[in-house]
Amino acid sequence: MAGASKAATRGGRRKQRNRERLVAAAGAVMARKGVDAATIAEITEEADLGFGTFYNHFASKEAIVDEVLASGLESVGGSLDRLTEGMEDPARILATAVRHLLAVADRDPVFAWFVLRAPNASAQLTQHFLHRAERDVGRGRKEGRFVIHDPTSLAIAILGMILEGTRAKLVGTATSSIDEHLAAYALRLLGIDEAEAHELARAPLAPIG
Amino acid sequence: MAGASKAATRGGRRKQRNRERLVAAAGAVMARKGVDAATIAEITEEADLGFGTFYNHFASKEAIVDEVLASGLESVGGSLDRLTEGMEDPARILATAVRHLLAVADRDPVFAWFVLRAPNASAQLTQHFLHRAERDVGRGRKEGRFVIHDPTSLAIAILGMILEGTRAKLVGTATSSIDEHLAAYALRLLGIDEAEAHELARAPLAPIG
DNA sequence: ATTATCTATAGATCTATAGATAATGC
DNA sequence: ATTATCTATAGATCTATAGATAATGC
Repeated sequence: MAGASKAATRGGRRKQRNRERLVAAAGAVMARKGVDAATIAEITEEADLGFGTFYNHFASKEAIVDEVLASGLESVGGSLDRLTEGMEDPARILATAVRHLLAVADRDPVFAWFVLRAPNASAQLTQHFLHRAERDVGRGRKEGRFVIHDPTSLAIAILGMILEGTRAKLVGTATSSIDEHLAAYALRLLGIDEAEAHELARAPLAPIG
Repeated sequence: MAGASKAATRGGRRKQRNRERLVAAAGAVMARKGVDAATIAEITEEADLGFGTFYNHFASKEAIVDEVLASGLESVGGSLDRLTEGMEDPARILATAVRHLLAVADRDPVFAWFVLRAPNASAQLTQHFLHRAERDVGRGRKEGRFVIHDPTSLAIAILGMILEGTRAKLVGTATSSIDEHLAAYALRLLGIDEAEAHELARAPLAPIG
C-alpha cells in the first residue's frame, strides 16, 4: 500500500508519502481528542512534518477529515468485498458483514474511534454501505430467505447495533462474544429463525486476506 | 417547572432563572453546532445575558454540558416513569420505553440533537436508564416472558437502535412508523414472537401527562 | 530551475478575570 | 450593605500565509 505510489518522480512520491502521513496523523489525533479539538499543529507534529506543509496538501481541517473517512471506508469496504466474494447465501453475507464491521474495533481501533467522533460519519457510513446492503438484502428477499416489513427501519436498527457495539467494545463494556450476538440479532430481524441465526453467526470467519 | 424555584429571596430566584436560561441556551447552541464549537459568548447571547454572568454559574463549558445532559435526562426519565407507572407486563413497559425515547426526537429535537452531539452522552444515557432496564428485563425473565442469552449485548443493541433511530428521524431519513418498528424489533430480540411484538408495539400510547 | 517543506508571524478568535454598575435585602 | 450582572480586556490559543531554506529535476 505504501509502495503503490503513482507519482513518476521521486519528489512526487515523497509528497504522496507525506500526504499519507498527514492523513494517518489526522486520524490518530482526531481519534484521541475528537475532530474539533484536534489542531493543525498537533497533526503536523504527529506526522513529524513542518506546520506549513499541511497547507500544501489540504485547504482546511474539514478537507482532511473527508479524506481520513474516505480512505478508511475504502479499506474496510475492500476487505469486506474480498471476504464475501464467493458467498451465495445472503444470510451468510449479512452475518459476515456485521461481524467484519464490528471487528474493525479490534483491528483498527484508531479508525473506529475516529468514525465515532467524526460528526456525520454515520451519514457517510450509511451512504458507503447502502448499495451493498440493498443488493444483498434485496436478493435475500427475492429468494424468500428474508422476511422484512420496513427495510429502512431495519437498516437503521442494524447500523445502530454496529455503531453502539463498536463504542461498547472500544470503552470495554462489551461481552467478548458481542460480534456473534449482534450478527445473530441482525439475522433474526431479517426473518431467520433463532436456531439458524445462532449457528450462522458463529460459523468460522475467513482471515482478512 | 419554572415556578418551582426553591430560593427564598427574589434575587435568589432571579439567579435561578438565569441559570436555567443559560442551561437552555447552552443546549440549543450545542445542538446546532456541536459541543466543542459552541462558545461561551454565543451561549450568553442566546440567553440574553452578559458574558461574565456565565462564570457566576459555571466554571467551564464542561460543567454546563453536564447540567444540560443531567436536566434533560431527568425530564425524560420522569415522564417515562409516569407513563409506565401502572403497567404490569414487562414487554409492554419495554415497548413503551423504546417508543417514548424515540419520541424525544419529535417532542424535543433540540435535546435530541444535543445528546447525539455531546461526547459520551451515550455512556451517561446508559448509566441513567440501566437500573430501570435491568429491573424490567429481570422481571420479564423471571416470569418467563423474555428469553435472553446475553443481556449486555442486547442492551447495547437496543440502545444503538434508539440512538440511530433518533438520528435518522432528526435528519429526515426515517419512515413515519419507525418508533413502532424499532419497538417491535426490541421485543423480538427479547424473545417475544413476531405477531405479538407487532401488536404490542402498536398499542395506543398514553399522552405524556 | 522547479517544487516542496519549513520557520516565523499577523490577525482572528476565545477564555477567564477584574472592576464598574445595577438591583435587592434589611 | 450585599449580591448578581455587565463591560472591558489581558493572555492564550489557533489558523492561514509569506518568505526563506532545502531537496529534486534536467
